[in-house]
Amino acid sequence: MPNNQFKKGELYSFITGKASTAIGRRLQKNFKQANIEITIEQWSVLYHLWKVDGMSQQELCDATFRDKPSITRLVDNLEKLKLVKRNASREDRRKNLIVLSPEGKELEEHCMEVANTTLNEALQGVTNGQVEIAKEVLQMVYDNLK
Amino acid sequence: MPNNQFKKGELYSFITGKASTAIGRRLQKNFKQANIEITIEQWSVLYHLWKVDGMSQQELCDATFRDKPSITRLVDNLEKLKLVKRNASREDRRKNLIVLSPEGKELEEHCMEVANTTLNEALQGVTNGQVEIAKEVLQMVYDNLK
DNA sequence: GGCATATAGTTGTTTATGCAACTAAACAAA
DNA sequence: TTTGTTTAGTTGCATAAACAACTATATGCC
Repeated sequence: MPNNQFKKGELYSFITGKASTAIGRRLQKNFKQANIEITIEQWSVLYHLWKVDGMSQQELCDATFRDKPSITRLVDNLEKLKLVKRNASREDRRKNLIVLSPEGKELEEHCMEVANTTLNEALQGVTNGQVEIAKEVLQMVYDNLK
Repeated sequence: MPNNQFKKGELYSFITGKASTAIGRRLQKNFKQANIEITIEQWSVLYHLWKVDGMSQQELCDATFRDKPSITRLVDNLEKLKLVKRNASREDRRKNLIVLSPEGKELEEHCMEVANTTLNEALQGVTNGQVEIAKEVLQMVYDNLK
């Protein structure tokens, strides 16, 4: 039975995530304008390290909703940029603990400022009540599919 | 002034589009299970051609929110799969009109069934009223940033 | 007609994703 | 201790995105 909550064009927009694509592009653009030379994917890893430094790659997978090869390569690139370092774990030699360099730590304040600005741009004219419901729906969608 | 509608973790989810990523992955998985051997990006192009066959690449850019190189390569791959064909336009020799092959046309029904099923999976337990508001918010976000 | 500019599309480079196959270390059971 | 299984991470390959530089055609203006 076809779902008729969505007209054809809307179905497309919803499935392809037009809005979140737009937010990502704007964030990337805002980083560039602020002379922050990282990608939003790299930002998404740093974001979690700023909260808890020294996470393992597997923990970063879970936090960022990315698979292991993606994190391997994001960490590769962040290491090239000297923003993080892989430290072998003492307790479990299979694990790499990813720790921020001083340069990586320094980025936090500026990046989070830009992220908040971007979110404010995105949510112009949207009421708190609407945002709450949208967040709920998106969370339910995620829970339904995970 | 920082936006305090979002707690930290929520900000991350919203910006990175956790929900729409999950929908995309599920759609891809459902295509695979249905033995439909295309990517969701290829689907997004076919989707618009099923509505209006013979669009130019530029029109596909606008419809799919992708840039020109992306469409060039998606059309390349769709041509390799023999699902579409580039026809030079008579009126404007700069333009390629992208037309569906019989195989491309055949895919429509099955693909749209799978897309609708996927959307139903995603929206389990979400009321029509909530969906309406979420759609509005996402549209406003898109309009704010485009 | 001739020149500047805009539009349509392609190509090259870097970064990232998804999937499968792989290595190495840890753990569990006999 | 050895054997099998799970977990952590890496590598290879195909597809895709973002950006810049490019070619070719069309158009507007003098």
